[in-house]
Amino acid sequence: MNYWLMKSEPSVFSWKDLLASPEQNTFWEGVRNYQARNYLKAMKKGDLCLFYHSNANPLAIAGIAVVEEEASPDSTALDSHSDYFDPKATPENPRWFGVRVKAQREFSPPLLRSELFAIPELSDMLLLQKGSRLSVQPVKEEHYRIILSLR
DNA sequence: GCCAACGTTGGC
DNA sequence: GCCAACGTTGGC
Repeated sequence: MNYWLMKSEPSVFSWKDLLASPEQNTFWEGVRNYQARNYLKAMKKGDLCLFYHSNANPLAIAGIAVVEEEASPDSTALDSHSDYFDPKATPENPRWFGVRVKAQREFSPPLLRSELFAIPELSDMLLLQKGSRLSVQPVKEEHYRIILSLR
């Protein structure tokens, strides 16, 4: 089992939006960064994902989602009306992928970024590094355990 | 709104 | 293949 963190801007898709989705699950679409895509492809069913609100107030981990379906092509890349349209994507070479995730547990209250900074053992988390903007990233089990212990 | 960090594009 | 220019991310 692996652990991950996925960022979402709540004005685009929030934790509450996930809870309000049919069966509380959604296809994680719109990732357009190769490194993040590769991590999506590496996800296995049952892997756990921290759901992080970026560009938000507050900045926080809102909950945990579980991978329900492993990576498949992201059809929004083929849709010329989509914000995520990529003219270089084709059905033969879809370029971009997503996974289906389902809400597993809410962090109540959300686990603030400022709280994470207060834990010395989390200081090397990718999320907390200056300039880190990878929207899908691996989380070390050790870090995941500490985060769980906070909620 | 600012801007540092980072990724991508495209000319050469 | 290099790298300048540009666009985006995302914390502050």
